[in-house]
Amino acid sequence: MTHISSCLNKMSEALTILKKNHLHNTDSRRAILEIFLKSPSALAHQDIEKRTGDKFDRVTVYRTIQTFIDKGIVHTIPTSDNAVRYALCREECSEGHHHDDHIHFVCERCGKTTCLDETAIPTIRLPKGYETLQVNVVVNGICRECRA
Amino acid sequence: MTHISSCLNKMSEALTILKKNHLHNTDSRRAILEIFLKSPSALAHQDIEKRTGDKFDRVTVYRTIQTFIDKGIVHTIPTSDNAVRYALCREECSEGHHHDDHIHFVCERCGKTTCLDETAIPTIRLPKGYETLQVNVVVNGICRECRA
DNA sequence: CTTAAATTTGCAACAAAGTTGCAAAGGGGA
DNA sequence: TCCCCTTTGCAACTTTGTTGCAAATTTAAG
Repeated sequence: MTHISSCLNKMSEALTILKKNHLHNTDSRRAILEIFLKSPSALAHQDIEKRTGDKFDRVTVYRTIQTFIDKGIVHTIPTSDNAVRYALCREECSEGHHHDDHIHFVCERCGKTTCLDETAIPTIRLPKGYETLQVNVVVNGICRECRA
Repeated sequence: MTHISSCLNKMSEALTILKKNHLHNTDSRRAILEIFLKSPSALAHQDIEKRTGDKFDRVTVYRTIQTFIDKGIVHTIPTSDNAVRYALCREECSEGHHHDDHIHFVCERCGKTTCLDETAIPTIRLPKGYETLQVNVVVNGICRECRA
């Protein structure tokens, strides 16, 4: 793969995702998807608003994120601070059905939230009578970069 | 233990907790603690406001919950919906240091969040370089009551 | 019981976050 | 290109959370 073609591929990755999910190709959706694609860590709503500047209305950002969640393009990461983070889903996610079986890590020092895709969630044995649908694991600690 | 004494004990449980934590015995603190003591499931801020009615100012509720968190009387349960839940800590928690090593369960049907104190959190092996400080596990599913 | 010091509360005003309805603009297939 | 349907921006509003300050309350001491 040449440099140019890889660059073109990258340019259209957002578009590909939109197409695959039967979403209209609009400025806001492409821009916000690009932001997710470029970001190594999960983003809070506020992060996205900051990065889009005043290019789009606040309402549009809300609705775009909601659309992405509904389509299974991004997933939410629970938090204890009323500032849910969002991150891109891997291919296995489809509309209305998230397979979010990896661990999320929140660094206490730099504040970044990352998906540890390699680290699987251990099976959790609940008391009798409980049915598990989804398990969320969020680890707080110090990340690789901050410890180095 | 007679019925009466157990009843009296219950009446003063909130007071005991306040005393133990060197907090002034005020109406709002006692009332909000009672609410927690009586509730089998975790409470969102809104739940508490609803249950206190207009007995206290909104600001007082915010400050009371924050005080309880600071003292280690309640702990927060992360959520994916920007509505953090609060639940009483077990005795092992002390000021500024929570030992919150149990699993939280959120029922998709009744919406209740409960602490599964008996179910310990499995050890999670992170990739090299990451340091773990605290692990949060939230399981979504159907609770015992709703399945019955 | 009264008083004094410190904490806590309520109020008001504000800031931030999220929602809704609707008219105008834009996307994509015929 | 045209038309239908989706999406956007705007305005107005509701909800949620924060801050400063004066008044009320708690606790402890006389």
